Amino acid sequence: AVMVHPEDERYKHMIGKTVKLPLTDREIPIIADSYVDLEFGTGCVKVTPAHDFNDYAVGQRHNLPIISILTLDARINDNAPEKYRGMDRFDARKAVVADLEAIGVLEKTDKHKLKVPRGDRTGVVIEPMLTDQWFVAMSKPGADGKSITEKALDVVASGEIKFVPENWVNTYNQWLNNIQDWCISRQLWWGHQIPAWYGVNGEVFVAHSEEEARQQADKAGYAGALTRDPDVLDTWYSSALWPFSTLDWTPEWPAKSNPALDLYLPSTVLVTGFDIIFFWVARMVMMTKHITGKIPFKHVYVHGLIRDAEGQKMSKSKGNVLDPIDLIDGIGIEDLVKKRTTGLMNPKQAEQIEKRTRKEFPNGIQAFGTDALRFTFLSLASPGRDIKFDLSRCEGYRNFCNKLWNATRFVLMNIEGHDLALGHAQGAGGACSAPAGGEAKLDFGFADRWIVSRLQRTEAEMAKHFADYRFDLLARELYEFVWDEFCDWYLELAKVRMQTGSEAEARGTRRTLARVLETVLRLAHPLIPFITEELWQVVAPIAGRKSHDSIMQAPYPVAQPERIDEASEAKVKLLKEIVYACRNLRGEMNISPAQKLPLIAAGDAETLKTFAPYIAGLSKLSEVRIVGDEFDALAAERAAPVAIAGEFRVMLQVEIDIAVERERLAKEIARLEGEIAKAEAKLANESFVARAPEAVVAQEKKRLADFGDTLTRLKPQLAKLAGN
RNA sequence: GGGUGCUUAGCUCAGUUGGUAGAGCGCUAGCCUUACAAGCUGGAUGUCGGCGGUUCGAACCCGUCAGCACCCACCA
Repeated sequence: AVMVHPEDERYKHMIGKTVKLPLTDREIPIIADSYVDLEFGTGCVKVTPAHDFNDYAVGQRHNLPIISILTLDARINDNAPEKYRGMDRFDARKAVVADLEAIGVLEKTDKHKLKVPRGDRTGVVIEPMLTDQWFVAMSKPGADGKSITEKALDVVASGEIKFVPENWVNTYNQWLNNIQDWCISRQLWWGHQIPAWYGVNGEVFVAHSEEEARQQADKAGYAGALTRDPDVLDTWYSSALWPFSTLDWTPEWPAKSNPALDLYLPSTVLVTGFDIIFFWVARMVMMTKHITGKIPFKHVYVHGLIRDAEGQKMSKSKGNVLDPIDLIDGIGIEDLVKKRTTGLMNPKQAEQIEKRTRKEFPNGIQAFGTDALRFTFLSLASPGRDIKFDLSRCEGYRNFCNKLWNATRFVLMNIEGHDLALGHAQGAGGACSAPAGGEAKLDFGFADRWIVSRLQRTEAEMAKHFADYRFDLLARELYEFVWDEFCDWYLELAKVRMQTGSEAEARGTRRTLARVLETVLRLAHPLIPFITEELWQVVAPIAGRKSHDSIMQAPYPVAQPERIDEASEAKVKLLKEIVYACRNLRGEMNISPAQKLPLIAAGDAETLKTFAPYIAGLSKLSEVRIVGDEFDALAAERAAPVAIAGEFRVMLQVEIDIAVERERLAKEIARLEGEIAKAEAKLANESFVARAPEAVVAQEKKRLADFGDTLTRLKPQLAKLAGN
């Protein structure tokens, strides 16, 4: 047909008439369709439903005949005038233009830019054309009145299948709601051959086997030859069957089943990238639901894609691919360049790739190890986000693995060959069981109870993050527990206790070291499997926990809420504050870490007495002198710098630069006054007090009181210094 | 054209019912302190993309603008 716009005044009177197509004897109709662009060219366009997607749609709307003029090798077929038959499509186009000109009907030719689809491999222009293919009806209601698309939408809408993160449901729904019938036949060699046999007159028999097809043919009264369709199924069709075809599913199911099928249909989680939600996830849901009546899996965990440092998708032609093996084992720059520049589709890119690679990795890539790489990916796996791969993050997590290794060395040094009193029960709340009349075998202190308590919280948090698929938070929880709590604090506290404590105390500490570390290794094992297995093999027997051959078989730690000890946690929190205050003083005063100084401390004497060895050990002090009311006098006399932690006050006994100290105090006072002003303003605001939750107001009041408290202790200090 | 994300310290990123802005790396001062210099201790660093709104209170909720990224495209 020739098509014009229905509102086009130039051609309105011609709609419904026919025109004679030059070069053929065909008469074709003039039709009106708003698809036409009035402004473009003459405003008239020739419609060829057999060879253009848009024209095909127009043809459907207007009931146009569909005349294919191409052969499968892109030559002109017998539907065209004799002259053009057998000609290549490009030659034919030129011939048509020349012939139109020759008979005087060509007005002019214009250059026009358009997008044409090209084959991926050959770069040849693709011509749309109609062929017979097999389709799966996506929207046709089945026996239960629902189409397979509807069923796939239903199981997600009902929550039977959950996406993580949830927003991928939109992508899934969007696609299914706009789905077309699925073309499943492919003209390839590899794949499942389509189970359809054809008779010589176009009869079609779909069957499980040729024998069955034969039977069908006989029944239909066809006795001629049968030829099987040479096409194969779309790879995604075969893949869609994966959830049950891999489990030896048979049509006799559920009468005939097997343990694996019973256990894994549905499976718990499918882990995949978002680029495959349409191709695979949706189709597994459709086919599994349709054929077995069950969902294929309960959760779909959708992770991001790993991109290069600039956020570019990794690809061979860009030469920005990072091979995980190279991050694990390391690779020299020459090998890396070679790897990135061989086997390129376009060898011209080699030079640029080499240049960029040498710039980004002047010394190649160092070896980070499997665990470090794995931990890095976990840490970067925040949901709904692609990963820009950052080598320095990998380095940081490699250091974490190292830290765990070194911490284990320290623990082993202190427990190997020592008595951990493993035969003695630990008892509730960490109390020790003392034999009647004898000395306690084990004595656990507040530090032991604190780290055990923190361990329970960490286990609980990690369990939650596992359940939520928050691997980034999971990794961070472990990292912080191991580094910030266990290594930075508990190991240091343990050193002090093992040196200064009684035999029972030392035993309690060693046992805690061994047991906490052994638990940490099991806790960390799914994240960093190799290093934990290696260390566990040595630690577990000493800790009396070698229950299995491999850490893989050992039970995963489960939090015991009854071992959470708020009192010990509060104690360590206070101790940390005091230690920070001391270290801070040292730092502010520029005191060398090598120099050991006496500390003068005031506050609850009993607490300070307990803390003294720890404060001394962790702040590099020669002694801790506990004083009472004379603190102020001593401070004034020495003009020593004072720091405040809660109700406790500490000062270092050191010659100081008064001007520097005055400045330090003034700075701190100014900061506190700022905070006080902010808190006061907030509390003066009537609507804040009236409308904010009680807890928030109370918290604000406490902050104000604490700041005020500290301020009243610091101010006299400054005044005294000013007096000197 | 339709859709989905993202924008927080120099870099890579957390920040989950709105309530004192965080981590790693980098930077900086000082340390071979008997597990670890791939480490330890101290320090500096942010008008949370712009504007407007809701709220006692906004990185977070709503609107809008800007920039970036990706997906789908006969079908939206």
